[in-house]
Amino acid sequence: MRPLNGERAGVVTLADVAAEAGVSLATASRALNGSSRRVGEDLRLRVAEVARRLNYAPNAQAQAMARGRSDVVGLLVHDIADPYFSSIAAGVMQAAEEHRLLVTLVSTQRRYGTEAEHIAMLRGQRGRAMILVGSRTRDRDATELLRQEIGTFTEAGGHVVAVSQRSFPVDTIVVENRAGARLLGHELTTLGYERFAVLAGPPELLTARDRLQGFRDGIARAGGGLLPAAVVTGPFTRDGGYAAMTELIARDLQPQCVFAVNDVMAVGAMAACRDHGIELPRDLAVAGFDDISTLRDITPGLTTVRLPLEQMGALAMDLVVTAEPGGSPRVRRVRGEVVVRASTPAR
Amino acid sequence: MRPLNGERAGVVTLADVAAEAGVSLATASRALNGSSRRVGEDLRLRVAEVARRLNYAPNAQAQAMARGRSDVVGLLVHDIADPYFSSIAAGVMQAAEEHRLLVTLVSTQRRYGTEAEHIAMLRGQRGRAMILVGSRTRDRDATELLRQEIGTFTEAGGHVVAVSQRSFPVDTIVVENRAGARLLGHELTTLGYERFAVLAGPPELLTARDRLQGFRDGIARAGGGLLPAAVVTGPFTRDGGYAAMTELIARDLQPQCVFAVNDVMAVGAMAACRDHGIELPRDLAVAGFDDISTLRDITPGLTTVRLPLEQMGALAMDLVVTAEPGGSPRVRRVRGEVVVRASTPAR
DNA sequence: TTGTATGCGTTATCAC
DNA sequence: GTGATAACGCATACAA
Repeated sequence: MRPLNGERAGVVTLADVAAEAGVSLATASRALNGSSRRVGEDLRLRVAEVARRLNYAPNAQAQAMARGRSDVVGLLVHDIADPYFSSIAAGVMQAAEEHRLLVTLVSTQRRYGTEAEHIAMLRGQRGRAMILVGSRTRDRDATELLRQEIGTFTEAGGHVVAVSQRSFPVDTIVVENRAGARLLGHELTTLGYERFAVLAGPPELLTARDRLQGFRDGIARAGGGLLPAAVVTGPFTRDGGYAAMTELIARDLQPQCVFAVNDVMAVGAMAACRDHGIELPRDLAVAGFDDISTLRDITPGLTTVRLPLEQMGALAMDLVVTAEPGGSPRVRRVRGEVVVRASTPAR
Repeated sequence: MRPLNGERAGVVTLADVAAEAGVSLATASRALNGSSRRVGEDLRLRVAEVARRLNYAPNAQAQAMARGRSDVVGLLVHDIADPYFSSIAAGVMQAAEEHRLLVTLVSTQRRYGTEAEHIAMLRGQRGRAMILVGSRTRDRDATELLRQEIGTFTEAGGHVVAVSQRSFPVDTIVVENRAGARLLGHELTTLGYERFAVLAGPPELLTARDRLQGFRDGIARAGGGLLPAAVVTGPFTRDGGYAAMTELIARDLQPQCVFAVNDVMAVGAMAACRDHGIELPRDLAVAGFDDISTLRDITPGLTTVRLPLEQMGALAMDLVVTAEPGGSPRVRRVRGEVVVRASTPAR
């Protein structure tokens, strides 16, 4: 029933398999994992049978050490419970499965300053690559630390893919936040809106900044403008959106339309409106950014800028597996598409 | 600037640090990682300084091999984009961070039959533990395969925590699906509903089955009953809920209340109702199960059975870190709490 | 307190 | 085609 060779009970190693099959370690290794050297068909079958019978699973750690390369990819997100990140992660996971790669997940829980630390942990794992998802920050020191961490990882032969801004010389999926927000601003103006406010997210996040600037551009080009004191900052979360909207309501600026720079905030903002007796979209129009899956089920339908989140995750993994040893950084641009829904009816 | 010893460029090893600091490998090891043996303060400082300067990060794989234990925990979910799983995962991640553990994520993407395979991959990683989240199935063969995989993992010293049903002799967070659904059924009956239908999820999932049975119990005890032909099965997804509801509508049974056995399905069902001109809750009451975070923002508010999802994730990780070597399996029961919202007004 | 030597499980480089 | 054996990077038992 149990392996006969009574070493540390239960841990079946390649040596166990080799012994049981009556072959050398080398042969067992070659028989199980496709080496360039071929192994006699009879032996290979015997070894495979023994391995199956003993429930042998190769020690991936040892393999990684011996081979000098691993099948683990690190994935860094800001918050795995946030649908933005979980959708991207789903894309990553699917692609990982296709390529038989394993994903080690790390979440900063929106403590942006800790990214370097988390990356260092991933670096310790000696994975073949890391995928860094989420906005970069404006913090000089933190960014420098990140650059350092990323540098030592790449110099050690690791591959890095970033999803957000191109802040480092690594493969990057650039989200065209500015352009997307510009298009949205333009569209909203076309719909007849003139008096805008913005829930702008955390000022230190480049994504938040870019979307705000893009939106400003978009409405300015169309001849509109932001109300004075109409930009409220706050965390990139549902509750952050709620709080920011509450603050905005308190300022009593009477905007016609509020742009929350991501959907999660927009959803929170809509809740704040409900709680303050503001009926959407009659009393106020709202728009977001990302098109998270949640939006399918909220009322009124939220106008937003659609990002192909799952695809972005898959694309990131694609950049990992197609990476050339000495290749220079590649950039893939992802453009957002404005989706107009009931939350911003034409005026 | 770069390490002087020109081995495989960029890969700083402990040997590099030791050489640069002019100490032995053993001393360097002891200085950096808290060994029981103490090291002279001067040396420890020197080694630490060199390590920092060279940007040394210990090779976790090598450490794991040498120590015979690893700091990696495998996490298996059915679909990381599903808010049920992403919330639990968030709890796991937070606890992981506190204990300085790394999490390797695997997603079956709801191909329930592939769990054993995925577990085998995790087993290959030689992590210290695995957390298996999500319903077990009724499939005898698949379950036997799982038992086998889990067995070899535990016999090799790995720890396993399951979140769902107690199908294996491992630490388990048992979700009291039956009791929760029973309470819900009772509550809905109390509210005056009599003619029920159920969107029952995939018949092979124990969670789906238990919730259906519990609900049946609950309404039976209160003197009610299910309509004939009022149980529609379907995938545990938003679209599954949509399809199941559409089917139910086609059957034209005129139920007063529909219980979708999880919130994700319920949300899809609500969308189907909208698309078919059924106004909620006027024309039909709807209830779900789980209390996923999405519910905060859908209208009408969905009556459901609340599960402390994040806490469950954290608890799972807690069972991992508090595991005793020879300890017998522990069981933690999680009871759902009925939350009545606008989707099921009193009749 | 510090250093030397061995082992962890596997692959790869040699011989045969 | 098959079998010894030296790495891989680190921890630790044993020596000093």
